Amino acid sequence: VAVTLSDVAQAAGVHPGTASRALNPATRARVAPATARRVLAAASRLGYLPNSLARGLRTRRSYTVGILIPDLTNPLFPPIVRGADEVLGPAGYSGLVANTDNDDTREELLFAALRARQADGFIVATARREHPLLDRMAESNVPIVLANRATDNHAIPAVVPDEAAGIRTAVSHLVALGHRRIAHLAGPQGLSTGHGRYRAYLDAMAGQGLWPGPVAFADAFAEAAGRAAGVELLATRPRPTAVVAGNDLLAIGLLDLLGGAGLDCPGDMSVVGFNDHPMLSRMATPLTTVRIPQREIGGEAARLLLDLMTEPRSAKLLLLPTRLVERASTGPPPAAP
Amino acid sequence: VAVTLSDVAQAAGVHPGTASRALNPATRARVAPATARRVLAAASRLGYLPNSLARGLRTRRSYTVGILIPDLTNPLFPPIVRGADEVLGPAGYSGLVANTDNDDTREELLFAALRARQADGFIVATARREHPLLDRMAESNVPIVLANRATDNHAIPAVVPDEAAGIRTAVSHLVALGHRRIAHLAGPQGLSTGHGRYRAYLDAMAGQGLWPGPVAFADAFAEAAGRAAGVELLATRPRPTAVVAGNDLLAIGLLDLLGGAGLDCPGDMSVVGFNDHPMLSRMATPLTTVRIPQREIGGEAARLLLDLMTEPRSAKLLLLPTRLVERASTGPPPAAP
DNA sequence: CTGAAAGCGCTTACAG
DNA sequence: CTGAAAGCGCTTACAG
Repeated sequence: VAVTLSDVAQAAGVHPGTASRALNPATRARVAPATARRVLAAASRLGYLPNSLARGLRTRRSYTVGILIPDLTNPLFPPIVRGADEVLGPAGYSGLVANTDNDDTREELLFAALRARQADGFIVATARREHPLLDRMAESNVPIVLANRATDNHAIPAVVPDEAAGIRTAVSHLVALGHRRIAHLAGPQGLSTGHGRYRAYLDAMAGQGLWPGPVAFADAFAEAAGRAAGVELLATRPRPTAVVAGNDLLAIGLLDLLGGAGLDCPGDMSVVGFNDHPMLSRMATPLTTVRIPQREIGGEAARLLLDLMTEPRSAKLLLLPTRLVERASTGPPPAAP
Repeated sequence: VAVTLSDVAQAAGVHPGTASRALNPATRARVAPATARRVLAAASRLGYLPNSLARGLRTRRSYTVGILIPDLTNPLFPPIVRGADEVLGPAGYSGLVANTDNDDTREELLFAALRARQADGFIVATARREHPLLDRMAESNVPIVLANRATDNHAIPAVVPDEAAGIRTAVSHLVALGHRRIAHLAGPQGLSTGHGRYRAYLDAMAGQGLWPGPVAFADAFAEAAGRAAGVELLATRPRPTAVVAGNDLLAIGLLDLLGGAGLDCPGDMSVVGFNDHPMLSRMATPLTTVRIPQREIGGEAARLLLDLMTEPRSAKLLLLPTRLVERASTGPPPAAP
């Protein structure tokens, strides 16, 4: 039913090999201009679409890239996926997205399925700081680039937000507003994002000549975890006047807590998030946050991967700039009692 | 470098054909149990992964499904994609997502690319009521199922929310609160969602024995379009006491307008949205809305497509139930002046 | 510049 | 129950 290369060759009165050379821009020069024209004409007349399965089998390239993310439904990831797609597409590649749901077994299965599909490389946004599966993959020389999160050993190239700079601007902003007792609502320490922001908080406080305030550790980047860990922060005396949260969902959980305790944000406590989750500006208390360039993270990861697939190079870490977005959840600290 | 079927066959001491039959559950019965065991053992020992390009070339099935959406970054679509993935995955299929950005040329290109990749079928969430490209595709016998939006001619099977029922519950809710002058902020009439909800609004008002209120038409499902069209509604005298919006973004645009005009929601005007966009419950005015089962839409579309690919059947329309989510943007109408 | 041929890794009638 | 062979639709050395 579908028209094949042979059909085109026949229509143009040439051998399939010649038709193949004429159709491929890279080899077109090796064929007589007039012949090439005839082949191209026949191809477009017949509506020829090269069968990429056959091509891939022959060339050992599927022009497919596996994209592993925890969950497409988490708004952090779609822009990363689109960013990747925007550079993969024009290069002739398609991204095949797989959701791991943070499940190791599932991740392993999805990896295998993607390898069976002959994926030429992988963009992985599911990395933990220690990630045996990824280490194994990297050792087996499959091209991989990490997005948004890195591993500790830096054996795999990664494109991540500049957590340190982001947290630094958040802390500076709070200090400029007059805050001194600044706490941290930290994310999961098994992730480079959670841990990196925690380290960055410590550094930023030191850089300001301040003692770090209380730190509470949430066990997930989620609202419920933010509430659970947030209670510790609210119980501390003297109470911190500001909190830098590991991400927006943690900050939102904390905001819930403040509401429940009859505390005002930012009147009693300022809160800053991280990532710039959609719709933040529409919240009851619009959240000040650190925006990360999600699309660029995906795009740069794809670019790096494309590089990697043509000529293997050593791992590198790409830090992308962040930007403080000031909204209504930060203000001057309450007057001393 | 990769281990092939021949490697497995050799390791098991059988012919590749036999190894193939042993490995495929559907043909396994045709091989001696002991032989099958030996082949399976060899395969798992060698870490054999069948090359799906080769298999696809031979069987003329890529086990790939193209998923066309306007934009992954619009939170309406990720749950649909995941829902589809959850039924495609276990069936051995992968979904290849393509973003059209509502651009016809781009859509045509993406379709062609997906066909070149030998996609076995398509799930399409980009349908307009009149959609020549889709009509052509359908005529060429490619299995297609529409998700969330349908075409007018019903020539292609579709899985969509039950707009009529959804709008009916929204109108009933407002009537129960005491509203009579209920307006509609309609979405684009070129889409089944925009048009269907408009028709449903008219029907629901009639069903309540009410004259339809003013209707304003937005030219996109976006906040700015909601603001633009919303001004007409606010200018109407007597002013409507409630507005049913074509979707949440239009409702949010209208909310902006109310704020700007010093009007209170729901004190001066009640507003209800459609879809149940994420984070609505956290808004300054938590929006009452009609929730659609996004995941199920994707899942059912995938199921329908799987059916369609095994045995062609006639087009059908699947309506999925919606549910009113009452929040703070609806209340009793203001006392008559 | 072009043709003839081999081969990528599978599956599947066809024999036996 | 198993083997031998053909063939899916391409690409690419190899001749000429």
